[in-house]
Amino acid sequence: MLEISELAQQAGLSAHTLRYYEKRGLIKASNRSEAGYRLYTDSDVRRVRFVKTARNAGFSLNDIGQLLSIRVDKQSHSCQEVTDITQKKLREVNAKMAELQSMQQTLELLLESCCGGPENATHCSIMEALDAGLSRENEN
Amino acid sequence: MLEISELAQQAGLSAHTLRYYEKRGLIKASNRSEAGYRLYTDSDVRRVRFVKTARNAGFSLNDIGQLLSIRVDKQSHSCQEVTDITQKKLREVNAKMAELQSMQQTLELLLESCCGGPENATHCSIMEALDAGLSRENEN
DNA sequence: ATTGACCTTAGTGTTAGCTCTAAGCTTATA
DNA sequence: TATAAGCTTAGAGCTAACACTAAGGTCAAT
Repeated sequence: MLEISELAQQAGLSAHTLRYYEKRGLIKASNRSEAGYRLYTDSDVRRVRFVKTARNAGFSLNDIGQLLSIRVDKQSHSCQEVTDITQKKLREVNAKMAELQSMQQTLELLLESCCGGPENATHCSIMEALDAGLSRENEN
Repeated sequence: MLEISELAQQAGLSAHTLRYYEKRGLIKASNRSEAGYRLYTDSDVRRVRFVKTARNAGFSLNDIGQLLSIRVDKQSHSCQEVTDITQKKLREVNAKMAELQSMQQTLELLLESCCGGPENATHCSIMEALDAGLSRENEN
């Protein structure tokens, strides 16, 4: 039985965050001490680890809520449900990546074009490019 | 002279967003009609385009505030200031990309390992992997 | 016995960038 | 002339994932 800060330590989360997850309905301490302190069982700890791992994989807390409800009753859910959630997340990640890649490219282009020196910015090519709308690429 | 929704249309932003940018101090309409309607000059329009383009490049509204203050007095600022802001943003974008790439990899791995079929999730390898902490890779 | 570190709750604040609402003018169209 | 669409403002709400606060109880060590 771990207290909250022991679990926090072990899981790499703060006690704040664990209470927050509890408020969100993701986790809970199976027991309480006489004084009302949260006491976590091994099973609780595994559940928290699941949440942490899923967070690292990029799942939102809502996604994780779904995954957890599958987890507690695997019999009633299919692998397909799980892959659906995972694929949706992968698509989101890919979309974000594409956005960031476009930004990256733009920023690199801007940096290449500018001297970056101590002279004043009157003819700064970054400023000019932003003024010109990046020569009308990158329309959103 | 454009009214707000005309400018919004042209810039690909909503009228709401333009008012919000004004509240943030980024833009402003040089004139008002008798009824108090915002009227934007060509110069205003160029400034808005600058903001939009910088947003597309990934700059935050705070960054853009800085860039704009350079823009209105280029004499007093150096190219280096501009490249500094740009490089900082590029570093942020690169960091985010690395994070996303790690997620992407994890998610792809998860998907490869799972059948994704209609059978129940009792032995779903995605669930198992999340339980096991991704075999202790990806520690954050 | 008294620090000091920990725990409890409910509730507010933070960040970023919008997005919407209400209440009331104004302008264009039918 | 009426009705709808558009404009104004201040201010609240939204999303995500926490972080922090206050006011108080608890626990281990000195």
